Amino acid sequence: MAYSIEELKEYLKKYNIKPSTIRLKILGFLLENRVHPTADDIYKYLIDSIPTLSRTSVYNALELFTDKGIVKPVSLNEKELRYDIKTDFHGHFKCEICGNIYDFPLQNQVYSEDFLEGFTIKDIHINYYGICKKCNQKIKLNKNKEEY
Amino acid sequence: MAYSIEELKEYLKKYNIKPSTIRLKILGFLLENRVHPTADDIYKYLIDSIPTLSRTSVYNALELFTDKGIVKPVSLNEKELRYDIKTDFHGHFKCEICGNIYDFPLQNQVYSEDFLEGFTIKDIHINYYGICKKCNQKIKLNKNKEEY
DNA sequence: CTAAATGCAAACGGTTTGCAATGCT
DNA sequence: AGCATTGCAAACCGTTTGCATTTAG
Repeated sequence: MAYSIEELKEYLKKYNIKPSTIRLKILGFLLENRVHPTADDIYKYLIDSIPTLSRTSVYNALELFTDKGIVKPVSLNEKELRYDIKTDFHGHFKCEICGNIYDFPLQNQVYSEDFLEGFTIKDIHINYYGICKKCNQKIKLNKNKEEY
Repeated sequence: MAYSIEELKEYLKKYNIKPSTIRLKILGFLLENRVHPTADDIYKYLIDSIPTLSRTSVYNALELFTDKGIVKPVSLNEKELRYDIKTDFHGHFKCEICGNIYDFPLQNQVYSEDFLEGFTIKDIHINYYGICKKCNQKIKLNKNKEEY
């Protein structure tokens, strides 16, 4: 869960990115907290440890990470983009109540290829929306309370 | 392909929406041109026939349509939202070259339900990104030209 | 006459840009 | 010194908001 500076440097090196304090901290945050943060989430998290940090630098780093393929922007019908560290093919579930975003596994299968014959598929985003397990349980509990 | 005013009025009525000139024209546009337009696309299309039209009214109508369930906003990693008239469950393919958005059929099957046990799924967005057939063919043609 | 619908202008908020300041080798 | 990185302030742009005006029943 916790990554050493050396590991983070090594990680960036693999993607041909020069390490800098900001980049290492953003990468560390992304790796250790798989929360699909917005640029602002990252900014707010880092501002304590880098008081001079600017939002621009966060955007710069995220753009670089995106270009180099470390990170993937996802838009979940919100106005802000979120950033997902690249891992296995997976889907996203966004809870409309708590706002949490859950990853869930996907077999590497496409829905129907027939129509897309001749198309080059470079990326697939599978986004589910609804109510997560936890929030469903809370709803159930409140209903029970009301009954007494 | 072409809808009469009466048909459009009937359509709105089903969704409990009072017909107004703007709403009827937007609905007509959405039904007759399945291009997943942005609010601005719609505004630009209508401004000729309604010179006093404001963007606000387009947003108002789209918000109403969304609330009533006529239309579904989709965000395809762009800054603007697009609006999709609700039809069968289908996926979207966005071409990175021409920018066109293609619908493609999906069997109504979910990837892996196991993880999402206890979750309430209200909506599923399947977005593919890449190069469409037409653009692929153009690329091929250009390559052939270069060879001579 | 009343309520709904429309439109204008300003505000909002996430992101981008231009450029100056700073840091690194 | 020279180049990359960072940071500030302003611009940008899609969208929202407040409110005044117009329209429709």
